[in-house]
Amino acid sequence: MIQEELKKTIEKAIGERAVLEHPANPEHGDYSTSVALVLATKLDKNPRAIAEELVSKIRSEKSKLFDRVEIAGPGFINFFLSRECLFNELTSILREKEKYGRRKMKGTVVIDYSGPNIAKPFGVGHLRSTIIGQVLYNLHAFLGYKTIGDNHIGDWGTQFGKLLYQIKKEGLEKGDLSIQQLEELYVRFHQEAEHDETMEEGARAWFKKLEDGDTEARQIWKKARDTSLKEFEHIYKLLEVKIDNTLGESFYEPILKNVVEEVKKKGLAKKSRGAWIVEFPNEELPPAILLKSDEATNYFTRDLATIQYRLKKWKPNLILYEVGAEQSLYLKQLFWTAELLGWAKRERFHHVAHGLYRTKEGKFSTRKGQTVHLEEVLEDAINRAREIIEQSETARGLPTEEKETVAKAVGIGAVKFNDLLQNPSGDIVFDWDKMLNLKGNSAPYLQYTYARAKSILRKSNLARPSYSHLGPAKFEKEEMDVLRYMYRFPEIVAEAAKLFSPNLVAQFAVELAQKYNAFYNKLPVLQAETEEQKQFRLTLTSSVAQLLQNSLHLLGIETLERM
RNA sequence: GUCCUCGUAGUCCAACGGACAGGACACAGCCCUCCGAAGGCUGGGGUACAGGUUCAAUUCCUGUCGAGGACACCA
Repeated sequence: MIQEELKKTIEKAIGERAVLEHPANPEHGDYSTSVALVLATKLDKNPRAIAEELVSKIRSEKSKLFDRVEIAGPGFINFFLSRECLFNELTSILREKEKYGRRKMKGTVVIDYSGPNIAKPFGVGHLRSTIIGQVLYNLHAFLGYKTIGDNHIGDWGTQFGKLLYQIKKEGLEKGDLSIQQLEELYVRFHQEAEHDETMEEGARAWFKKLEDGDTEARQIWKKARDTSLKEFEHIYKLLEVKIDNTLGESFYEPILKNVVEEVKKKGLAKKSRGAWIVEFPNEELPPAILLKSDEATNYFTRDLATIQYRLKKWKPNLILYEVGAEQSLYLKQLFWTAELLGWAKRERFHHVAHGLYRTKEGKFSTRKGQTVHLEEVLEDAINRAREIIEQSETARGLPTEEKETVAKAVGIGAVKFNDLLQNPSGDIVFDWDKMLNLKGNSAPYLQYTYARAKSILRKSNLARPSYSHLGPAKFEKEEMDVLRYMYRFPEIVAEAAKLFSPNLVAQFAVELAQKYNAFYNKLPVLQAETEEQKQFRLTLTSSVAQLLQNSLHLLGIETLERM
């Protein structure tokens, strides 16, 4: 990574820690450091004078990375990467291809994501966790971590009590229930429970029966679970998401008792209002319920068991929970408890909190039946892509089968990208037009840029671009803009993983595409004036295509050779 | 009530404490005798408010106002 090399070189020269960043204005160089400003304050000296001093030290290092160092503004030191350095990076991209930007980080990361609840259709609400989680997975794997994905399915708990209660009430225990029917039952339960306070208790009683092994309850539960899992498979296939493990909550049922015993034995459990709770003496955290007053478990019990299992099985350095922000407090309690139990420092857990898809009025509520079904969204996206294909000059002529492939990649890509472009932490207003946007800051924009680049490469008859020379004597501005951006990919990827921010990668891809499109529009490649220029532009085109592909691949979005 | 997020152009989003706050949508104008116009170029407009820390604040701290969320037997 250029950034690291440069940083080492500078720090060696000046004997100080220096932070490097990319100036917003390209006239300020490729990297910049404000170390002189910081030192000036510390030493109470003139920042420009310090900068002069540092620059002369840096120049004596004679690094090949940069060929110009300048002092600008109040005392920034700006570095301009050398043509050699930029070109070397270009060749690295073409040589390493899909591996460009990889690292060999040590450690194991478990990522808990997606986690839909059975007996409910997959709503847009679970979309965020699924795709953000998948990208976090991709990023960590790419950087060399041993990465384990775990789909913590919500297949246990009082919600099934509710379902069982309603099924019994309506006398539906014999038949096969579809996912839609299951959802309707759940909605009806909540509607009716508003007027009937005994229902909640009835639901708890049914869950208790389920947990105690009641045969009928188990049978109904199992059927509902199978139906749901089949439905999830369908969605994951559409989204092209594969999660290593699907260990639902019910998986931990056998060890729940031991976990509860351990918590009690370590003196952390306390009886309160009939329930067993865990208190947090050192924190301003409210207590968490370990066992309900009817001795049935709840999600806290099961999440503790999950932690115990994961620590033992995978010995992870980090467990990431890609879960909605509304669970922040709860997860804090959970992590604290794991630490109080002596299982692991709470720093080994991290909650990647995402905001919700919301309507303009507020939050979607499954209970009120306002769920937007993800499948409908995806279908709609694909349909919309199909319409655009029919209007497109190029895609219109594709064979029917390929059109379908394109429609799917474009539609699904658009939905995913709409989410991934944004920082996970904020809410996303659910807006069909924006979500299915096929232009601007979007996946189709990137896919289109990629397809055009590939088209040029196909026409060039150049199986392998030559990159043995440093290109033409003088680069055009548009060429430089691309060249001076591509090398950042490795640091962007590392940063995105570190900050759990897929949007950095998405943002990178958009900017790269924008720069390439400007280049594409202004400068001919195949009809370049000189052969040398043509070779260089092909090399550039090839590298951009490679990086777009790498970025989209990390984001879980398909690239297309033609569209 | 307590705690946690968050307030950036008409709308949706960016910006490790750094140099004139970026992009997309929408709007107006321009560019296909030339590699794919799902593209490019040009234009107008923005940091909720008040203090503080700092050489430097959209970013950190305090307060006000506004939005959302969480706070015991749902997950």
